[in-house]
Amino acid sequence: MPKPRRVTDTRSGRRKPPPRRAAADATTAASGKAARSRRTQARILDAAEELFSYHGIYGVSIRDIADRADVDTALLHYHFANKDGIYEAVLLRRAGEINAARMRALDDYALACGGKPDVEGIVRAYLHPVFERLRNGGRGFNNFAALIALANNSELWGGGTVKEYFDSAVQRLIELLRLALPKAREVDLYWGYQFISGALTLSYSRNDRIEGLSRGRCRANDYAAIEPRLVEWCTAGIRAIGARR
Amino acid sequence: MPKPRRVTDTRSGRRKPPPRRAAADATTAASGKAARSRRTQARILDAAEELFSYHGIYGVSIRDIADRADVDTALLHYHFANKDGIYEAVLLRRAGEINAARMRALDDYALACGGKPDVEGIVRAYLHPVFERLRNGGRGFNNFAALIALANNSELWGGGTVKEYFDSAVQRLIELLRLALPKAREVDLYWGYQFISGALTLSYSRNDRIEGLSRGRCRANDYAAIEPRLVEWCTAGIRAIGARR
DNA sequence: TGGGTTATTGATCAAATCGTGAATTTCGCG
DNA sequence: CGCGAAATTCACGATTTGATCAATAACCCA
Repeated sequence: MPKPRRVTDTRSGRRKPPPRRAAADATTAASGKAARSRRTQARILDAAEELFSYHGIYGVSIRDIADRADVDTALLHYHFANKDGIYEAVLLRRAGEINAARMRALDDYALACGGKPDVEGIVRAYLHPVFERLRNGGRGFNNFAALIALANNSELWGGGTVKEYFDSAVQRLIELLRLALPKAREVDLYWGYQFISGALTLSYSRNDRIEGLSRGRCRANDYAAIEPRLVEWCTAGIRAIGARR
Repeated sequence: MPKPRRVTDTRSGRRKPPPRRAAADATTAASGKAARSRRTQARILDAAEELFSYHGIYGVSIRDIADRADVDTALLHYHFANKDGIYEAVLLRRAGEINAARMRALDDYALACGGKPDVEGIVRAYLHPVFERLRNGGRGFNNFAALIALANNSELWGGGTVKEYFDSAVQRLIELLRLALPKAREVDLYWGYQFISGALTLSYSRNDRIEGLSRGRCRANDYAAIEPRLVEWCTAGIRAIGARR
């Protein structure tokens, strides 16, 4: 049985602290030692991200990651101390960015609507950043999303602390919903968010089931089909649930 | 990296085929060798179910299960051949029952409504069996549900074949929705089911996040609060999505 | 009561896994 | 060039893991 996983623990026992500067141009083909190092770190994280998203943390060995990134296993320890460190780095690499994008989208909408937000606009603003990245963010983002889906449906899976990276945008979402539905009860809005989260999460998880169920009529990662429907779905749901007495 | 997992594979290389008769009175305190054997098998499956639901398959070792069930590891191999066999048995033990209960509930409603089903009644019938068991099915069912939530958000996790155990009730659900919403498009109903599934799944997964987000106002496993809200949510969502043109 | 079958344990193996420390390469820079 | 530091590889040890096989305990029935 694995030790309980506390992501965002202070990086425990790494001997030589590597630079870990902000990975600004990790993808650019800049030369130089630091740039090269950052590129290999990114390659390692890409490999880990993909493998974790398919098999979960405990289903992937450090060797698996090293093989796929085409480096020695010791290098993973050098850069990330241990497996938990890799997992943590995988999550942190993208968590902040997506949350910030959501914040921006919500703030933009809050401004654009002139103080009178409506449910559909809020939901759309909240959901769009993810779908945009699912479509155009490259395979890396899709792997990340699938990993989040996994983590989201189980505690102790990088659960606890990492999810808090998404909390601020959620609170902003609910704040706007309060404005749009002043009569709605607090708890109902939170439950509403829970349902949004569930449906959204399943949408980008690794789950083909709908393809078989619909006999091929729906394709699991047809995000162009999912996004508008999910917006309508959540809008109607929130309005209904917000009208509870 | 684990071998790809095909649950419901023919039980591969067990040497001595144990009886495996229908575990009718597994919980009863019946005496006799067979009954005792069935009880220990149940103890093993209970332990595996709980551990798997927290840590996932690869996060639990055969030893962990044996320790918790208070038997020798060799006994697990004797009864279930290997780890995959245990995982398979854990899922199969309850999958059929819950699907059957859903079928019954849907059929009952189909009769009761006199050929004129409405969305809310259908959704309620589909959802109720799970919530009833979540509340009164004992801790075992809750563990099972959390495990399903894990499996549902990742393929290769006992994904493929086991999920098909739930398919017939889903098809029946959609069939009834077609009656209730004759103008709705086929694909929209399937996407609707996908959203239902996502929200429901998250509801019984191991995910406390809503407690922190709502600052304690919502409790993650307050199924009495969740069920009616989820029914309203899904009803409104399906109606909205079914009205697409 | 005792022999035969089933259930269960004890001891152990080979492979895989995480992690470490020393060696080696790569690079920046004087 | 050549020195020093960072990045990367190599070789290896301790532990865990899934699995097997023989030995024992529990039970049933003749």
